[in-house]
Amino acid sequence: MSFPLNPAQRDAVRTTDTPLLVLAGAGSGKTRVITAKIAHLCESGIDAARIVAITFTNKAAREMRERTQALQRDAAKPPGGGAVTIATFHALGLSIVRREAKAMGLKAGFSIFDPSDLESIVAELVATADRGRARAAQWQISQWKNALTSPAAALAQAKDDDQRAAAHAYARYADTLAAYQAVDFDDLIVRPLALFDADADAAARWSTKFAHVLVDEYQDTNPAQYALFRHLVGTQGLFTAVGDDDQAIYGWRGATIENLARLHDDYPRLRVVKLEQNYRSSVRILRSANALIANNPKLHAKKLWSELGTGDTIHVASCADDEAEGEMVVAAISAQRFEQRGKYGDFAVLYRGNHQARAVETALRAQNIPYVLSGGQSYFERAEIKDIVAYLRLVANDDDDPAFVRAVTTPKRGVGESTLAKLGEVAALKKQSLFAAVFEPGFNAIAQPRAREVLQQFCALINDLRYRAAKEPAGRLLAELVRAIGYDDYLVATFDKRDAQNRGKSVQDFVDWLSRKGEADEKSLLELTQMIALITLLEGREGEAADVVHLSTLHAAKGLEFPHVFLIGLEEGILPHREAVDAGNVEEERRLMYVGVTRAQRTLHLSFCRTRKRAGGRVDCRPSRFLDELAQEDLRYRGAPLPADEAARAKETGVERLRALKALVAR
DNA sequence: TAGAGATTAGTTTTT
DNA sequence: CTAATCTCTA
Repeated sequence: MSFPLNPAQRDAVRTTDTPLLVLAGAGSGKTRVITAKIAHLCESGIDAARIVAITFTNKAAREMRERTQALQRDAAKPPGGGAVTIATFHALGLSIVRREAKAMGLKAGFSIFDPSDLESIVAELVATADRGRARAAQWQISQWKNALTSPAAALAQAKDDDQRAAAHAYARYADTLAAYQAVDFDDLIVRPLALFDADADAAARWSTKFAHVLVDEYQDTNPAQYALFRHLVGTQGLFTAVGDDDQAIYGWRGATIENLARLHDDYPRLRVVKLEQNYRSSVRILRSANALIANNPKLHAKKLWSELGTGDTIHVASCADDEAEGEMVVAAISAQRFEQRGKYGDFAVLYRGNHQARAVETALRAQNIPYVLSGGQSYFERAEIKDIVAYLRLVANDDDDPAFVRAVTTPKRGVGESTLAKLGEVAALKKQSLFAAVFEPGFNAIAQPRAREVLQQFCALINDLRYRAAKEPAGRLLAELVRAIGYDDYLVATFDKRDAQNRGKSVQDFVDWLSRKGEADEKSLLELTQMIALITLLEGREGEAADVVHLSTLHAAKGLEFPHVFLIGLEEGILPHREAVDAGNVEEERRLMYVGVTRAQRTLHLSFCRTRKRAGGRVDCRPSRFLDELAQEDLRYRGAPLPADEAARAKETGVERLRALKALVAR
C-alpha cells in the first residue's frame, strides 16, 4: 500500500497549476491518486476547507474520507484550518440547498421526496391511474431536469402524447413540490444552479468557495452535474477530474460521455494524464478485458497492463437453468475456498439485474454460507425504516403530505381511506397541508368523531416532538417515538414471529445508528432526517467488514475489487440487456461487462444458462455475444456436463470450446 | 376500517 | 410461478 507512486500517478498528483483530466483505467490506483493529491494540496499551503472532492456514491465518499484521514495521520501534520469537503454530488447539493434554503423559498425543515413519494403526485399531474404511465412521466421529468431542459423546451421537443402530458406535468411540478416544501433528488443539483442564475451574490459565494475541485468517476456526470462542477470550479479554473470512458455505465441516467470532450473545449489549458498500469488483475484477466473493450470506438485509446503474472485461465460454464447456475457458483465457491484456504469475503457474484440474485441467494442459504447483498434494496428503503422516517419527516416538515399519509396509517390507528379523502378535500379547498387541515372547522364538521380524535392526538404527538427536537438529543427522541406509536406491538401483530423480530432489530439498529450519528456529528434531528434521504448503505454493519460472499449488480460493483469473481447470466437479452439492444446501447452494455471483468484480481468465472424460468414456463437462452469478444486463448470450459464426445473436444483450444458450447446450446 | 382471499400483471441499471 | 394490487366481508 505504501509503495511509491508511479511516474504517471506522480504527474497527476503534482499538476496543480492547470486543469487536469486523469484517464484512469480500472485498477490503476485512482483513489490513491485523489487522496495523495488532496494531501499534496494541503501540504502546498491550500486551506483544507477550500478543497472539495466529489464522488457519486456514499460508499466512495466514505472510503475516500477514511483514506484521506489515514494519510493525514501518517503525515504527522495537523490539517490546516478546516476539513476537506468530501461528498457525493447530491450531498454537496443538499448542503447548498440547506444553506440557501431561505433564498430558494424553502423552510429549514424541507423534505426530500424519494421516487415513491413522487409517483402518486406525478400520477395526479398527468391524470392517470396507470402506474407504468406515471412512472414513465416521472422518469421523463427527471431526464429533462438532468439535461437542464426547461418545461417550455420540453413541451416544444415532446414527440408524442405521453411526452406532451409529461411536459405539462413538468410545468406544474415545481409548484406542486413547493406546496409540500419538498425537493426531489434532482433538485439537489438543479435548484442551486437556478439560484446561481438568479442571485449574483449567492453565485459568487459558491464559485469562490473552493480553490481546487476534484471529481471522481467524471465520466458519469450528467449536464446538470457538469454545470454545478463548472460553477464550483469558478473562474480560477483549477480542478482534477478523474474518470475512465470505458467505465461509463450511467448513460441511462443522463450521464454523457461528451462531457469528456467538452472539458477540452471549456478549459483549453487542460492537461491529460493517463494511468495505464493496473495493480489489480492478472494478465489473462486484463487481456480479456482489453480484447472486449477494443470492440467499442474510443475517444482516448488506452491499454491496461499488469506485472502481476499470467494467472489462472478464465472459466466459462454452461448451466441448465438459473437454479443450476446458482448451485454451480456456490459449489465452486465452497471448493475454491477450501482449496485455497480463502475467505468467503474474497468472493463476489456479479449480475446485470437485481432479480438474478435470487437463485444465488437460495443456493447460498441452502449451504449456510453467509453473504451480503449490495446494490439491491437498501437498508433505508426497507418498509420499517421508511415508516419511522415518515414520522421524522413529518416532525421536520408538516407540509410533507406523503409522510403524513404514511405515518398516520402505520401502525393502523383507525384512520383509513374515507377519513383521508375527507381530509384531502378540506386541505385542497383551503390550500393547506393535510396536517393543518386536521384542525379546520370544515373537517370537524364532516369527519367521524372517533377518527377526528385520533388525528388530533396524532398531531399533538408530532407537535410535541417538534417542540423538543431543538433541544433534546435525536437518539432519545427517536427511541421515545418508536415506543409512543407502539411500533413493536404493530410488528408482532402484523408479521410472523421471525419476520417481526428481524424488523424490530433493524428499527433498533436504526435508532442506535441515529443516536451515534447525532452525538458524533452534533446533528439535529432535522439534519439527520434530510441526510437519511440520501444514504443508501447500511453504514453500521459495514465497519465490521464481515467475512461474507458479496452479491452485487454490476452497477453497484463499480469501484470494488475481489480476488475471485463470478459473472453470471451472460446471455443475450440479459447482458447485453434486451432493452439496451433495442435502443442501440450495446456499447454501454459492453462497458458494463468490462466493469465486471475488471473487478477480478485472481480468478474469473463466467456462466450462462441454456434455459431460464420465466412466468411459469421455460425460455431458451443464447450465450452473450460478449463471450466471443474475450481473449479466447485464455478461456476454459468447465462446469455443467457436456456429452462425452463434446467433452473431448472441449479440452482443446478455447475457440473450439466455445464452439462446442454453442453447438450444445443450439439444440 | 382492516385483514383475508382473489386476481393479474410481470423485461434493467440508481443518487 | 411470484409478488403486488384489488375486492370482498366481518
